[in-house]
Amino acid sequence: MTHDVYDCNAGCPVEATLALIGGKWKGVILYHLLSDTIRFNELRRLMPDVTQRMLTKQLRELEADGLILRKVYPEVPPRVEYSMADYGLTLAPIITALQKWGTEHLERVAEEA
Amino acid sequence: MTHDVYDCNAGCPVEATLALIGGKWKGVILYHLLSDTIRFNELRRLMPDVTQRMLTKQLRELEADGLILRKVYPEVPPRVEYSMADYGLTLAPIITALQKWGTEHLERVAEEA
DNA sequence: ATACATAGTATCAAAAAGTATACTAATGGA
DNA sequence: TCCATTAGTATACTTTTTGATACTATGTAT
Repeated sequence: MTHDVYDCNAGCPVEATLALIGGKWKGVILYHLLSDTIRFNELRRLMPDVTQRMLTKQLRELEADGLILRKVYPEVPPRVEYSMADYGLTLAPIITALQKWGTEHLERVAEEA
Repeated sequence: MTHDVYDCNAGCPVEATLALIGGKWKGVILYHLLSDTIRFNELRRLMPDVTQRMLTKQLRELEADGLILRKVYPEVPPRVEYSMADYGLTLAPIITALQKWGTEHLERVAEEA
């Protein structure tokens, strides 16, 4: 997590939100889960640069914050599916806006170079 | 900065945006600057828990990314005013959305306790 | 019989981030 | 005359975060 105490006054809700979605790779994870239910190793393939340890950690935090769901199937080899929780879905407009702004930003940066 | 390389594929623009606004306290800084031009020490008073070094660092990064403006007046004692750059203003809807979601989230968390 | 796949955990080391503290200049006020 | 103010910077230190690596279980495929 970027930070988890918010003892400032005004404007702090902004940080409260960022504390939930601003962790390393949480944005992409949420973005992917918005369109699908995804298994752990599928996520790894979608984000090859994220180490397993990190991915697990971020997923568990997102779950602990009630944003995503983790469903374990009692099978071997194990199957664990991640999906958006209802609460996480309330973030959809924000994730989408971040994606849109980011796309334009990356284009702008590319043009500058 | 939380992280500054985005070598994933889809969904990465989300991270690109978060890389700019997700740094420690950047959200609050932007939130405050959305409503006003603010001097350095005024910002410190608005965010007493942020160390001077950190505040300087975040402000410089925001400036380097073109989101805010830094205007130095050649006076003694020094006067430096921070304000939103045009490019930063394009983030206004996102900052506002983060603020709104965060407010509701904090209420929800408070109710749970 | 052996290897691979799944979804992790444990441990240690390394790197990054953040904190505390002291320092600067020139001016205005008590 | 002495102190406070401004907007920082420099240094050293501590804490947190991240990475790399090895390890687990068991069922299916070769």
